[in-house]
Amino acid sequence: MTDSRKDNALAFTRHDHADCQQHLLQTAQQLCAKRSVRLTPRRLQVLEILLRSHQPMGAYEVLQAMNDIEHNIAPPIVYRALDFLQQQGLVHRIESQNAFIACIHPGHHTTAQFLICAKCHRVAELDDQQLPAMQLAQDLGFKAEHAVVEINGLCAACRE
Amino acid sequence: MTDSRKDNALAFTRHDHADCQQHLLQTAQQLCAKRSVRLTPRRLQVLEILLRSHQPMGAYEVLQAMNDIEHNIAPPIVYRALDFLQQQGLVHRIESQNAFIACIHPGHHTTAQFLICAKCHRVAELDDQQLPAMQLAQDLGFKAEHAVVEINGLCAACRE
DNA sequence: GTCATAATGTTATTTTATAACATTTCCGCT
DNA sequence: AGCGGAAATGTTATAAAATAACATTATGAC
Repeated sequence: MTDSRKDNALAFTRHDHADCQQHLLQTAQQLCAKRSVRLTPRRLQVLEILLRSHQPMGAYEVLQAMNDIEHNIAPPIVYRALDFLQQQGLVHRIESQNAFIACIHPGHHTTAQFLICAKCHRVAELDDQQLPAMQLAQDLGFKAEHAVVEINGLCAACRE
Repeated sequence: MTDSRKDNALAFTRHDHADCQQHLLQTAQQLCAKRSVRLTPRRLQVLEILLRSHQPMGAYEVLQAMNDIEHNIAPPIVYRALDFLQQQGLVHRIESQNAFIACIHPGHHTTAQFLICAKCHRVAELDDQQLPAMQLAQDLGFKAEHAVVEINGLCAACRE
């Protein structure tokens, strides 16, 4: 198995989550600084909440997490932060679940592809996979902008 | 360009829609008969509505179309028919749009892949494309059940 | 025909997302 | 420092999408 495949497997294995959280937060800060966009406290808060989760979270779950600390947070606050984070490629939307997950490869602008476990609800983000449909799209004169690839099934641990 | 590629291009070209509607309805009837499942009037009605559309329709749009004929149709009626049609592979859900579209290759149980034009909102359904992420999934011990592939962009006609 | 099951109909509610507008914060500029 | 416009956040209300729970009707096996 190649290195990239090992890396891809990470999301379904135990590892030091606190470490990767810290690292990803730092990367996010750097990326936003480089792009001269503002990773404000609110946006950072939402990103942190998503990073703490091993699973995609619904917008209202994020909202709930925010309300646990500070009351009366309203939906637009969450949705706006999520919009920003998505634009910056720091968060992905899982379309088939109306949910959001922190990106584990921020900065890589390739199309994300996900393996979603129906049992434990963990998600593995695959990086840099080819998508033959892209080539076909181009042959048909279709200009692809954004691809959604979500594979639902059972992860190795949950198959037993 | 191979035959299958020509076929894939169909959704973005003009053709005799009435004919393909009829043909697909017939195929649906046959499939359901073979499987001993009931394509009831309600389910048929929903399928017909979707077949008439060149674009994915939201559940409430379908509902609206039904209410134009008969009043007081409630959402569960539509959702249940859509559920059935999806189970039978006669209708696909476009996850990134919370919308539904009639399948143009019913009976082929491969994972559907879509090219979605952001301007004209037409959708091309690609058949039988490989998905390398599937192989990777398998290598990771992940058992894939259902894949969502939706490529958003601009179709040839709308690029001009 | 009777009965169990499947399908449909009905009412109410939940979940997800956005519109519209008010207020505050940030940042370049003088 | 202070002004002014833009960006971000806060607030209120509502729209859009989906489902829960239960009542009624149709279907097909016996």
